[in-house]
Amino acid sequence: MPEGHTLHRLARLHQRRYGRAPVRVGSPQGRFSDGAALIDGQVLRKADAWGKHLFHHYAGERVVHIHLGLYGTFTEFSTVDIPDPVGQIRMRMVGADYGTDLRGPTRCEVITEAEVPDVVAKLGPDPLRPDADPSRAWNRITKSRKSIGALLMDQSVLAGVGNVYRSELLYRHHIDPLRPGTTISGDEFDAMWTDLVALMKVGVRRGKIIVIRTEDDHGAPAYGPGRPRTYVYRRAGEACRVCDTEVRTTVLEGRNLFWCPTCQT
DNA sequence: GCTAAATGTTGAT
DNA sequence: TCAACCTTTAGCT
Repeated sequence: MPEGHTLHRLARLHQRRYGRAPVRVGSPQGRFSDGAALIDGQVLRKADAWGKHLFHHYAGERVVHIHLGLYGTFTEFSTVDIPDPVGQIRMRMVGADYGTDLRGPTRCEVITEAEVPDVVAKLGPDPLRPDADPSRAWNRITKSRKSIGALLMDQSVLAGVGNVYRSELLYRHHIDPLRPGTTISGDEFDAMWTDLVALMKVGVRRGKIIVIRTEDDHGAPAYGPGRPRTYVYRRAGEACRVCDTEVRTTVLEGRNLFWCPTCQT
């Protein structure tokens, strides 16, 4: 579910479903009642994402700021048959033809347009945004002695990369996750950024993380029905798809990292 | 049917 | 460093 591609996909969907029209907003669970009251019935001007943050811009300078966290989800329903609220629904939006329920977010709050830049200021460049400036990420990485595996997860370095893209990107570029940022060359970074932009666009389009795409990708089998989508993520102890070495795992920055010690040196 | 872990972040200790 | 958030799913029985 939620790495950056998920949020961009949701922004695109919400824009299409609810954009430029009044939306009914409520909080069946109650924890977002005050916020919902501020925007209920207003026009949603635009839905937008930056990294893992989602913004619903309403008329009247109000913005709903959402972060899904680890298990936040949106589920959609048709307004032909509006379901009774089930479980803990933080926010329910109802438009003309579709509605959606938000459950389990880390953050769901109403802020002002003027506060949006404060949120974005804490985030590095987002590979999915056309205006992204990769040199901001490069400047952080090349000056840091922290490992590249840790830096990729830092949202102030790169916005939108999560635990799956981290492991998979490093695998695709034959980079040992424990190498310090200072040892990453400009060419290596440029190649990773370019790849990340392409991989995350696939993620938005397909709604899932697919990093094995063609047969010439490291000799692994091409993606297709029933074919694997990743090289190393959650494959600890299994054979590397390319060299047969056992995939290893360790905890880095509080999350499980996966890599092939032979392919990534 | 039950348990553990999960694509993430925040705030307390 | 760890609990909390509170849902879904994978893997077992």
